[in-house]
Amino acid sequence: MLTEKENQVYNFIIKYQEKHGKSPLLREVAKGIGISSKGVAHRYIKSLESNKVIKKKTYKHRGLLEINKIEYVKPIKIKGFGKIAAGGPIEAVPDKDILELDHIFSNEKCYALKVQGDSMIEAGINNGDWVIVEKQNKILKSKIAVILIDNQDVTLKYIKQLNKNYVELIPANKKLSSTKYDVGRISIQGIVIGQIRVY
Amino acid sequence: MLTEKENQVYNFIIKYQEKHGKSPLLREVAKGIGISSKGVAHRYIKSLESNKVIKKKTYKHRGLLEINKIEYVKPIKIKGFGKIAAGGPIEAVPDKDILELDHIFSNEKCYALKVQGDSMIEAGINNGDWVIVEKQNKILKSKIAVILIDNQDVTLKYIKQLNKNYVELIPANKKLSSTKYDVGRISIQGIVIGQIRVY
DNA sequence: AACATAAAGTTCTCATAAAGTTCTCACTAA
DNA sequence: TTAGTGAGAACTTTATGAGAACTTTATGTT
Repeated sequence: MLTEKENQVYNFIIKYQEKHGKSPLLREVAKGIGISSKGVAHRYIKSLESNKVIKKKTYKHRGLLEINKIEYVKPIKIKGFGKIAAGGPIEAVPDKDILELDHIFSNEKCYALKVQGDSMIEAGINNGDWVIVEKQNKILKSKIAVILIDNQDVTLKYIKQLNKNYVELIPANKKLSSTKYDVGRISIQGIVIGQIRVY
Repeated sequence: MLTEKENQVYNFIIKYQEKHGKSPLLREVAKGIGISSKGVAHRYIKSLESNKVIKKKTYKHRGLLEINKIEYVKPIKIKGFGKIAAGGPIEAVPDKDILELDHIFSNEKCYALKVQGDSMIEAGINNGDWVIVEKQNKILKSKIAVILIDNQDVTLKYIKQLNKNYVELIPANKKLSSTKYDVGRISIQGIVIGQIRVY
């Protein structure tokens, strides 16, 4: 989290770069945020760097502050080289299917959660997997939801509205059983729209 | 269980964060619940923290109160592809866990395949999933390999070297059985290092 | 290319206001 | 009596600013 002044510095740098096509000097940054010490300006910049908001090259003059824009606009498409059969024999026919991940990675409403536990294992969500969640609070049938219980516990379950006052949380694991909750106790944080596993 | 005042403090913090995008100061919290002592506000916040409803960083100004509604799952950032997480009630352990995808998406040796069939379903790989494959041709124990059979069929299996001349391809599906192949007939295309599912 | 010099970046100490923390005392209601 | 609540003083730490002293870069001259 940035402090107010750090934010001021950050915004100044962005604007300066847009306007001049190059990065400001330290004393320009200082003046830009209404102080006189370039040492202080430098301290803010170091802080922004440790917050991974900008990058810079040590001792390099001017252009030395470089915004790390990579993380905001990288297009993510992965070409599929073909379908693979995880079953019997296969057709190694190349397919033009494209793994479209833009939505998942660029949507502001999305965040990722690391799954702990195996209540959804039969839905193919294992312990340690990452799920991509899109914020929303409606009950959608046959969607996996991220549910907050009693403002304390978060869990991943199928959710079903039983009646006006009760919902049922359904795990995808035969060893576990469904649970009924008063709607007042639960709050839907989002639904799972993607999943990533790193071996 | 929270007391009435604790609940009031909690709700104020949530609303403040939603409205201002940052956490309130202690004196703002105090004013928000109709008292004048920031010491008391602090006491409530400590209480909320011990109830695991929020978290905070000691002595840090403002943004220092951070909601922690997550226990079983953690919010994260996806390195190289922008912040996920952020905002809302799920900003718990920021930066603590990072979903590192650079390797998967930037490595020249990697490609993606779409899975057809369910021979690996017990390993959590479902029909329709994408697997990220890293090219390599060695037999690695307990790794899922992409195997080309008779220069025709590609399949996803665990692979085990039986002896000099034979390997065994082992599916992760009780309904299917392992198959033995002459090493001359198979060629390892790569191993699965990641997996993506889009709902 | 080597050198000299100015200018930019870096590091540091000192200082102060404001925010967070801890504490004691006090009141009220179950 | 005890738990919940409130006020506020005293203390600790952070956020911020100034500026001196140092290191490195940029650039012009020889």
